[in-house]
Amino acid sequence: MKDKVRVRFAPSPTGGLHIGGVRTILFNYLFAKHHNGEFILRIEDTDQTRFVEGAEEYIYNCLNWCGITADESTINGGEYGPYRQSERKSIYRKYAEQLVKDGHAYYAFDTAEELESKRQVIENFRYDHTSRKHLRNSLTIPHEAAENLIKEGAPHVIRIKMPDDEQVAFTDLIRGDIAFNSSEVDDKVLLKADGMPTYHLAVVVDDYLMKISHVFRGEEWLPSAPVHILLWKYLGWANEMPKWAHLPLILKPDGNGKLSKRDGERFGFPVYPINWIDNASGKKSDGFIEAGFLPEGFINMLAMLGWNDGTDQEIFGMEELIAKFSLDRIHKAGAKFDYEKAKWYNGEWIKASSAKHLLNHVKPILNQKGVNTSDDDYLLKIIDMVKERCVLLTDFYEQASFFFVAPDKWDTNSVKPKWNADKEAFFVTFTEQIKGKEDLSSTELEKVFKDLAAEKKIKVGELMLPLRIMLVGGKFGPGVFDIVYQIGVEETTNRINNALNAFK
RNA sequence: GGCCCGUUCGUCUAGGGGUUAGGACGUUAGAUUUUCAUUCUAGAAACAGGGGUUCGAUUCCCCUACGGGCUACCA
Repeated sequence: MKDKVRVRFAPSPTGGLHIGGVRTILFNYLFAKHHNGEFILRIEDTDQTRFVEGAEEYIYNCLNWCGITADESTINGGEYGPYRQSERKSIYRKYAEQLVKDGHAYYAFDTAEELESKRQVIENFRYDHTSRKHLRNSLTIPHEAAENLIKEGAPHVIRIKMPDDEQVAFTDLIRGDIAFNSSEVDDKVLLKADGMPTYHLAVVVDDYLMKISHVFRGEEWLPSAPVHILLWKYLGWANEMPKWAHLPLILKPDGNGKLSKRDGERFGFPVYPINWIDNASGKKSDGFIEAGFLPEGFINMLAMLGWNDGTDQEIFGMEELIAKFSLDRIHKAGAKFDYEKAKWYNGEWIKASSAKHLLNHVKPILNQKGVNTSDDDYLLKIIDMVKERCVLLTDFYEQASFFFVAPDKWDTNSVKPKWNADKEAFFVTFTEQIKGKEDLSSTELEKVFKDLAAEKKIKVGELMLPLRIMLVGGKFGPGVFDIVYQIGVEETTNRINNALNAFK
């Protein structure tokens, strides 16, 4: 057992970072923090993925938004760096060669095309302990011939030599004891022809060198765990092998497989934390930020997808998650993603947040939609008035914009059927009565309104809705007289007059 | 196909040999709010099936079914 908890996650900068990845990172992070350990980020920039513009920054942005600190210095400043896979090439080569020397790996000269054509012809073809005897590799061709090929620079890969019929057993922190028969696993490529390692080699070498104590990753890695276990053994590091935990997957809402990056479009909800433009297709996917999520709501939702503290509590902040996180409360089964519940978490966080905290999130949304909110004190009051009716931050536009901008469209269908000259006259008189009385409170305004209604013998109920629609445009929003009070008597009068024309 | 992992309301889940199987989302009904939302109250809703073990199984074991993952010079 290592003396200190150290976990790491290796995001690949090509595909963006979708919620499955963020959740894995989150669990790594929570575990590390809970045990006062360290969290390392290693960038999985293989040759074909390294040049995606801005991809690393995107990952940092996502994590920082969530409250997990990550930036360029995380990658460059760590004591076990370099953390970019592309900068560690020679390290991987060295260990791969050592495995060959020790008889646990071999050079294979078959081209990708050759193997592909075999797959076409032979059903379920695998490069394994049986088929390797008939393929072009350093086990089948004479030693010197193989050496010469290497010297001549012939393209080759290094594959692990999986033993025949050996039980490879290990303990998963979430699933318990798991065993595989080595014959069932193929001879995975360790080092590719371009000199880059595959995940299998990289994860073992880096975890050893970076003194990683625990590996948390998605359940999809379970079948290749025996390769990694064997590598730890063959490299002579068995005593320092980290503990393994395979996290349950996040599934599609329709139960049809694991949630993938393209599912956002199909199901109509975000799957990325921040809007992401796919490099290959140029397709833009909205993120949780753009959908109006608070980082707290997002993290809370993600953490509950596969974990709970055993009580009925549903709302957790990051600090509390760190304090209460424990491995034995992670589930074994995958969880279908439920966007409705995700929104509910967010709504709870909006209601629980102070107006001050919400201001920084709400202001840009309003401004972006052309609503001028220069007076922060006023905005703060408005946020407090409407936050309980917002589930997403974007809801603040509909719920708050009429405090700043008069409606130019009215839900006249809700007014016109019962509209008449008496009511019109009522509103004209009402504006005259409140004229210049800017210091009236909302209850006083209400009293003026009701007294006048009584005098004119019109039911108050028949006047409230028209007033609301005049001020707001539709059937929503906080108490009408609170609105009148906030926007002021003069603005109220203007809006009534405008609407009176529209109702004719 | 092979190997591995899994299975409690529609969904996320608690529980765990004896419970009226609990909570949350969603949903339905009602109350409050002279709008909408919030809030509150109530309701419908689950242990995949079959064998064991046991006085007793949703809980432990086995089988089946179903779901998922992997089976690339991707991660």
